[in-house]
Amino acid sequence: MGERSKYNTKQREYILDYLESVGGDHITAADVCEHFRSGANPMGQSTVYRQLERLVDEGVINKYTFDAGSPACFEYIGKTGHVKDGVCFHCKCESCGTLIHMHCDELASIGGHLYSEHGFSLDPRRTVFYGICKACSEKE
Amino acid sequence: MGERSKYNTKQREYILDYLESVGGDHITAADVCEHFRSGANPMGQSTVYRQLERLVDEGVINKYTFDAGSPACFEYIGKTGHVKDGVCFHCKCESCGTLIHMHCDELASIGGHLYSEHGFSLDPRRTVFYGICKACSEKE
DNA sequence: TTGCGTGCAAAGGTTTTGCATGGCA
DNA sequence: TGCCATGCAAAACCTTTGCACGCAA
Repeated sequence: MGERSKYNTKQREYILDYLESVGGDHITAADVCEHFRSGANPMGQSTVYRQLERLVDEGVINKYTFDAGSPACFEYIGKTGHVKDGVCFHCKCESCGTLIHMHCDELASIGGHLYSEHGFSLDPRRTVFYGICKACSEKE
Repeated sequence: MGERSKYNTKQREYILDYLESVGGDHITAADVCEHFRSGANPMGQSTVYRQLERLVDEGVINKYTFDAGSPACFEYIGKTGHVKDGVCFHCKCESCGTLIHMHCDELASIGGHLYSEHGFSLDPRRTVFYGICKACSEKE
């Protein structure tokens, strides 16, 4: 699940603490920068991007990419890489922009299907389903 | 499936012709710009972006977004919005970057599941499955 | 001491926008 | 003629990179 960081810097600890504190919420690199901008521990944006990239490699956080031009989202998993409720899928509403977390065995099974039938190893952490959410469907 | 274009300009026709000529291949906005750069019908890049956006709204072409920073891909569907072999899914290999077209009933069924069980209307034209393709799996 | 991490600034690439001009209906 | 589309340039946006300095081990 990627390389280990060799050094353990203050900045790395601060970012980890922040990610852990927001729990399962999705935050952007800009959110992290903003959080540390006026605090006691200011941090360069290069450091934020580089640490986030590293944490993704280590499997500590997930990264989700949506429309080009909109910032990537990061989500804390935990140092063990263990996700309690099994694989988590994400649905993004094209109308209101809401990101829905979904724990569903049937969805999880398509990973197996893709692999056995098409030889494709699905990465649920990167895959996002686009569509229209329930609330927006009922609105129109 | 979105608004109709009010005017029918030469540029619009040129872009449509080009999209149709490359068929199901995926091309970027930059590809379109490049194709018309040194030809007899030069075209501003704003026009390319604006027409592509409009054609997506009209349902004439599909747009796929991958990692932020990498360009979006466009794919011709046809003026009727009809796709011969049913819904087409896309898998993108995170290792080699290959984009795989996939026509699969089982995948199509997850759309129904998402709707009936989760109230989510999947948009297969925007959804991309990320993972590792067969060739790359066997390589390692 | 070694060399990785940080920070600043600048560049990179894609996409959007302001505004005057041109062209379709 | 009226209004939309075009084109150029510049901006906006997120992200990456070069380089010197600082800090962890």
